[in-house]
Amino acid sequence: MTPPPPDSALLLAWYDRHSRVLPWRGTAGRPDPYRVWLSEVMLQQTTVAAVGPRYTRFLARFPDVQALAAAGWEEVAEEWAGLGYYARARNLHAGAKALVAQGFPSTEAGLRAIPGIGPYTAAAVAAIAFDAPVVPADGNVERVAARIFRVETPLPAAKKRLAELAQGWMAQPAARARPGDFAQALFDLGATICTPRNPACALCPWRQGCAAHAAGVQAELPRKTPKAARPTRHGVHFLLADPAGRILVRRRPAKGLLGGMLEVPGTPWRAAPWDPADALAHAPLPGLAWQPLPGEARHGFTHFELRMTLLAARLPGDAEPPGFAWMEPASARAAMPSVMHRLLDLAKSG
DNA sequence: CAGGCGTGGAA
DNA sequence: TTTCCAAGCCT
Repeated sequence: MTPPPPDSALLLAWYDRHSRVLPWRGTAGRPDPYRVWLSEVMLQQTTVAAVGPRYTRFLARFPDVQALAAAGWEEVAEEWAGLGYYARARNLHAGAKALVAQGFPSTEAGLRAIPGIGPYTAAAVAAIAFDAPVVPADGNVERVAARIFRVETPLPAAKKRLAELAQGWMAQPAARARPGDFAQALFDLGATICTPRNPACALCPWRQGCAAHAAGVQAELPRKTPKAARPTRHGVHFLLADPAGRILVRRRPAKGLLGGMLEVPGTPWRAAPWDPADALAHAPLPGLAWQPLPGEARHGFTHFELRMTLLAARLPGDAEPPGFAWMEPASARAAMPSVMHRLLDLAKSG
């Protein structure tokens, strides 16, 4: 037996009773496109729990797109520090300048031209902020579609097919009447009912139309092609304090890993462990009495595992080497990505 | 297409 | 402790 097609009205009725209360969901009326855009970018590969307080804080500092466009990169970087995927912050800043110059596009195609807005975010902003009849296909929607239609092809190969199947729901009048709510209903369904592990099918408004549930294979879908193991890399970092207790910091190159963010100076991160003499060649100043601190800081990146050790020294004078800056430890920490917190914590305990 | 690109919480 | 993964994008 082929299950009947899932009814968008059933999902919307469920959403009207069970929608999550989230900071970026207004109470009534059409949401502010800037806020929708900001929330969607922050939520890229980032949990709702992590985004919540950061979204509110970001909005307090940059209340509208003009404020964000007028800000300097250092402010934006400080505000984004700890959220990860820092290209998002660089694109958001560049995008704000473009939006102030040209206005806020209301179509998928127009949004797609803004840096950092890909197929998903363009569809999400178009649907939520402008009620465009599109179904944004994020991880939640892909999972729901894979189960409803029992798609056995593994991700990411199945992405295109799953997006097409999800878009098919927009043919129903109930979905078409409320595209933004329909998209968010799918997110909530995926996040609270149709979860990756142990889906709560008994509570699902779409259970009757779910091919995976009918076959009892919901927990196995969507299939995913396995990822490669993460290699280990090693680094040695240099914590230098001046007589006032400030620490020496450096801004990383604008692109690439942690691009544009502040760091504690160090060696490159490489596969082979460093021996002390080689590492010392990368010290910010020559001829200092570096003291190794006990312990090792570890941090997991998406594609490698990092192990760092820390050398500490105190500078007698007040020289500032070119390309570096002195900062109060608390200010430096607040503006640094989490991987640098691990190093600073090493100094605290040592 | 595959890989680079962060982080913290859950199992 | 390790693995997985969360409203992806860019090259």
